[in-house]
Amino acid sequence: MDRHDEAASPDISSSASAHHSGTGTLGKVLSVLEIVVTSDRPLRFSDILTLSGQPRGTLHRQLSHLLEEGLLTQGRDLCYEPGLRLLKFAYRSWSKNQFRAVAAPHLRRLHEETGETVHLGVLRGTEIIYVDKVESRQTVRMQSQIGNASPVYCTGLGKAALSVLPPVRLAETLGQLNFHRFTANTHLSAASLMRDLDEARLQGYAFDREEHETEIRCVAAPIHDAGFDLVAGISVTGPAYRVTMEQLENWARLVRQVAIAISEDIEIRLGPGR
Amino acid sequence: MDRHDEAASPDISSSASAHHSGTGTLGKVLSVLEIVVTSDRPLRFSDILTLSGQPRGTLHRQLSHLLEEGLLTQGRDLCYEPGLRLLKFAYRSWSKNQFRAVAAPHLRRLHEETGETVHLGVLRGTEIIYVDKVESRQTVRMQSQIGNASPVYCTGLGKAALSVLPPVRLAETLGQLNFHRFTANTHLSAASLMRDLDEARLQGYAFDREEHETEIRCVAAPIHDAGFDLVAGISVTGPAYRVTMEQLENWARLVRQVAIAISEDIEIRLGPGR
DNA sequence: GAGTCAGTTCCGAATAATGGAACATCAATG
DNA sequence: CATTGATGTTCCATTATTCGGAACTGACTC
Repeated sequence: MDRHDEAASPDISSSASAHHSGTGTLGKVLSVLEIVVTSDRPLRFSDILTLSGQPRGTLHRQLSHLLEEGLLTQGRDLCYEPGLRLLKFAYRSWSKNQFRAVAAPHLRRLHEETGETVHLGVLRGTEIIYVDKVESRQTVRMQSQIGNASPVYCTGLGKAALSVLPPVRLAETLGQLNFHRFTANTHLSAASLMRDLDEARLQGYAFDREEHETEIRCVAAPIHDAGFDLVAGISVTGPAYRVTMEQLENWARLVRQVAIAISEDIEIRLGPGR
Repeated sequence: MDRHDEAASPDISSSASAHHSGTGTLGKVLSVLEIVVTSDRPLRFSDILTLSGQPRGTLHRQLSHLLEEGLLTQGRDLCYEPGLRLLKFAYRSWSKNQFRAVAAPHLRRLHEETGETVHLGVLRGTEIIYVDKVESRQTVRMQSQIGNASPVYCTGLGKAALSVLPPVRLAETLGQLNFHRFTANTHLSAASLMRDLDEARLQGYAFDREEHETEIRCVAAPIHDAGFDLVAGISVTGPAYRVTMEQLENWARLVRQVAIAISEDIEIRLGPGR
């Protein structure tokens, strides 16, 4: 249903070499894991070899360790695939996520008022990670895209989140962006993106005008805690044939209010400590 | 010291100290990660210190690395919580899981015939990990328990999976079990469990007679590939007031047939190679 | 102010990761 | 059927990382 993934080659290389410092061994192993997990097609040893740029011997050991730990599995014809332990980790992470729990009732309220799909997403680096969603007509397929990551620059959630970022962090983030065209409306430069962000900052909400998927629009509002450790957003999304831009404008204030309510709830419930 | 925490937690189990060899650094870091992720309540540094048995300095570095990599986050009052990167990994893993994709249409068929919730679960160590599910009336709460892990010894899926395991692996697995009472019917010894397994092996299906949750029953059948690299199962689950044991008996053959169909599909579609 | 507990930092010693090169396996090719 | 080439695996001396005890900080208690 969703075709959110980039086509072939655009940005794989960036994540591989980015981590060459800081976390030592762990970082290197994780970047290998990430290569396998984020790839579109199954990868064989040599694919990973070239993508990761590690020496043969090293890579081989890293992969064996990942296999042994259950983070990867080796399928038919020696292809490496993500392992089940990841799923287990993820379930626990999600179900114990405090932020999600606090926001959940607000999401439901927003869904009841609008009737359209509501998302909760958190900013992580240059991506928005979907943490929860409420939708009416649960399409039978894929239970949720929870955990899916979308680029900041072409989603309402992303733009909402960016719009409240302190200038330094915003600059950093913008600097790391790799623009890629998803639709005719996708922003392709920081400059063009900035215009939307300025608008969002003024109004308190942001739109996605079919910038990520054609025929899909949304309006989103930002959420953040006092220290900007948590920067997130909520959005109402709908198909273009049913949801006009005018309709979105009408929902905008509501979305913003709910976002503010969540922010307040966070500060109260998750302790003003710190 | 005191183990003031084990009281309330059902299935923390043994995995923490098990990995002390093989994967070197990675294994140790992962067991720390697992401690945090599988814990019921938020953990502070010293909690992890005692649970992991690592020296202070070491643990501190491991945690910093996990933080830096986004696998953990540090919430209010210095508590460690699972990080968002895990969710991202999980989404990719799940959506690209070949086995799940092949089985999906069969699950839907089974759901249409029975009208009750259908699960697909895979055996991993002493746990069953839920990989997919189809249910009619999406209860508003918790989108899915995909990725959730349940003990083998008290679920239909678990018993079905165990029943087809080659003797040596079965013995190994049974040896690692830590029995814990969930309901009045929960098996509490390998011996008592074995009786169910023998029955399941003969019939080709297994029951959960309210052994994990009261008022919840299910019937399950095993799936496995030729080399027993993949051992899994499907189940039909329902509330006791609506689903009698007699009803389950009637569904048993159907469940078994669908499981066999999936097994065949696996061998065909995922290559007899290897 | 003494005492305890939680978290952080330091540094020599121990250990695990590194990566080049040799080995193995299997197809396709001459 | 031997040759080539591409792929996956193993080995081992070197090197960089991790280890872990101990010492430091700071906060809170009695």
